[in-house]
Amino acid sequence: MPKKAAEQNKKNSTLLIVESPAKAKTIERYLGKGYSVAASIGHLIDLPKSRMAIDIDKDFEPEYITVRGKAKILKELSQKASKVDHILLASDNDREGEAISFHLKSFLEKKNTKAKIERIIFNEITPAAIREAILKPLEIDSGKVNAQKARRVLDRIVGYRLSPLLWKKVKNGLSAGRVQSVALRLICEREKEVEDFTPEEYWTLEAELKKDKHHFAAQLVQYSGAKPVLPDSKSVELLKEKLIGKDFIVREIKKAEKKSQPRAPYTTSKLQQDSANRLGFTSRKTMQIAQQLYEGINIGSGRVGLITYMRTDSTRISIQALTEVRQFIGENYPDDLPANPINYSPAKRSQDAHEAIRPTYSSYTPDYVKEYLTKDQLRLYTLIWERFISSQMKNSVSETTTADIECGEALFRASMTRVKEKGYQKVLKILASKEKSEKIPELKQGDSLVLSEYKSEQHFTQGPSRFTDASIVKMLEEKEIGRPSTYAPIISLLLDRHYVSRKNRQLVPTQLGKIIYELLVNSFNDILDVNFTAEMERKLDDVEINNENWVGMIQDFYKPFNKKVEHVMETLESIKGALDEKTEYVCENCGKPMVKKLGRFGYFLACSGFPECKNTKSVPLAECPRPGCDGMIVARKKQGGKSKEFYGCTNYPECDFISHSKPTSKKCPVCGYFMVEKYDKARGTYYSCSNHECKNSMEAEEE
DNA sequence: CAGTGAGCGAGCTTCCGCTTGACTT
Repeated sequence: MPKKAAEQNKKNSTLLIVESPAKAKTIERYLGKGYSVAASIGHLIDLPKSRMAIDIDKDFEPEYITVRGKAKILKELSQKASKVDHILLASDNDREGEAISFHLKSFLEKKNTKAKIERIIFNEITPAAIREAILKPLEIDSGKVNAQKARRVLDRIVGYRLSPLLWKKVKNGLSAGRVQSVALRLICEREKEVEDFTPEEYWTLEAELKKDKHHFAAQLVQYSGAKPVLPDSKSVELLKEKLIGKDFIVREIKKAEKKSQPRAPYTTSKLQQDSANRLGFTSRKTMQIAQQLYEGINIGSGRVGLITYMRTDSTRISIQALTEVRQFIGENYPDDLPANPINYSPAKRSQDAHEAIRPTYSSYTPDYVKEYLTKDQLRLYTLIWERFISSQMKNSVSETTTADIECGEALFRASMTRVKEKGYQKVLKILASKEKSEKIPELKQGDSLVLSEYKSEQHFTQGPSRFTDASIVKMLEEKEIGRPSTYAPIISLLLDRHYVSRKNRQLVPTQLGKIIYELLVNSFNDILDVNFTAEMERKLDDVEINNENWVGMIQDFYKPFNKKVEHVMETLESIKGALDEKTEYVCENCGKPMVKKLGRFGYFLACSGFPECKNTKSVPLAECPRPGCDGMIVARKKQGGKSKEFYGCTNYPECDFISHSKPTSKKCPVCGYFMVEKYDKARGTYYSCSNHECKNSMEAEEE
């Protein structure tokens, strides 16, 4: 480029900085000449990882440094900044985004950037919203910046004081924090409830009845005007005897119309919940795939971002998207287009920096994009597409017919649901409800019915369920603990630390997890309180909105906290010994029992005679089923570390037996090989034989 | 879809919240 032209370019040129590179690309397309767009890729300036870096005596002044690996980005940004005369800081419209803008501004000013630096805010990536924001530049909101600083400092203090406490009292390398420790608490306390629950037997009775040639089933719902009590099979027989010779007469027919409303478009939390429940994805997998859809897929004509940003707490959608989806519905489901757009009230306390998660274009139906997506991408995209389109369609209407049928003292009830207007449910396939309804014939009051047979069934009362990815995320969101960007990482962290393990999709605390929970809850009940974060948020609001002093807020917290930490450090006895789990295994070198220990690479068996005997081995999960092989099956990882586990024989390379699914203690009743745990959406968790020739599989019984 | 295969023993670790890649410490 000739020098003159470059000079020309510099004038009136503007650099706009956002957080996400994908967002930057989109905005660049919208803005065109005179603008360049760059991304910070998250935070650039933060506390160092290696030490506390907070000066307690100096009003908790944090010592900020360039985040590891981000120096290059900062350098590039300041180079770009030197070539323009106007900079627009357009990081997200929330606390963290404000802090990013603040740090960027300080940095650029230090670099003697001559350009005018302003902050702009938009909550959706549409040309109109961005142009409007550019016309209304703002100052950086120091209330928000201070609130973020307070949040950051508090989390640093909690995490970097509690973790070393655990190193000293329990084990090196452990961690605790405002968010992870409460999540652990929830899982541990739920586990207690599960353990304490005793299932009780009860029975239900169903009468199969006949009117003319039509058979249908009616459930016993009352006896002598009260809920029937059927604790065992004997009581069922007794009740049936009492009804012998009595007629079944229709007492009442009730019809009720029920409307069901579509649900709001997805937030991160709701997407993770549905994706776990409908597709069997972990939160982590959901987010990975959503990221791919967001960054863009090559659909013939080029790379297109198929969904909006996937980390959001808002159900809001842009007017542009609303207009488009209404047009789409009008063309494809004209009867189901409501006269007016449907408004979804914003979630409580949502920071609302982004739109809801929705398809970028309604017209990219799952069918249309199918051939360009992987199976998992398509399934997740379909979920998002169905939820969004349906959110702007009419209600569905169904009619429930309930027949109350008397027989002596007993009241039986049959019901049937018929969909009158499908409404929004027309677009639901993956998200369709699974309820099925029985058919009952035309009945009227006073009709006499013929009993074909009784069907009785044994049940047990169901206790509380352990948390899954779906239910822990739901709980965290309800309690305002964590943010959309952290739900999935929280679960991963608890698993990585071996505080929690996944069994049949459920989150079960380990021995270590329980020990940590007990220690923390005994000494730091206030921080472990599920309401601690919500209270912190209220105080941050005061800092942000009422300009309250953030140092005072931290001071109030710090004094008693510090005292407590010092006290526990001095007085609590170390429980390091309690960590080793006894096992049945005996050391083949010295005959002493082996214990299960947690090492750098997970659990292993070690001789209890350590340090005299240094024997160690992998934890055997099953016997090798190969005829003539006396090896054990143990967990192994591909070289390099981080890849998924597989399960092989200790006699490798003599025996190359391998399984990809986790062995269980069950043996196949058909061939004697061990059974492995598998999962699919339709069956849930089940056991399958590890022998490829043997196709045997069976359902996993509830524990 | 194939093919995958240690050792770990008090080795300095840790927080939460933004964002995406990832190369020699």
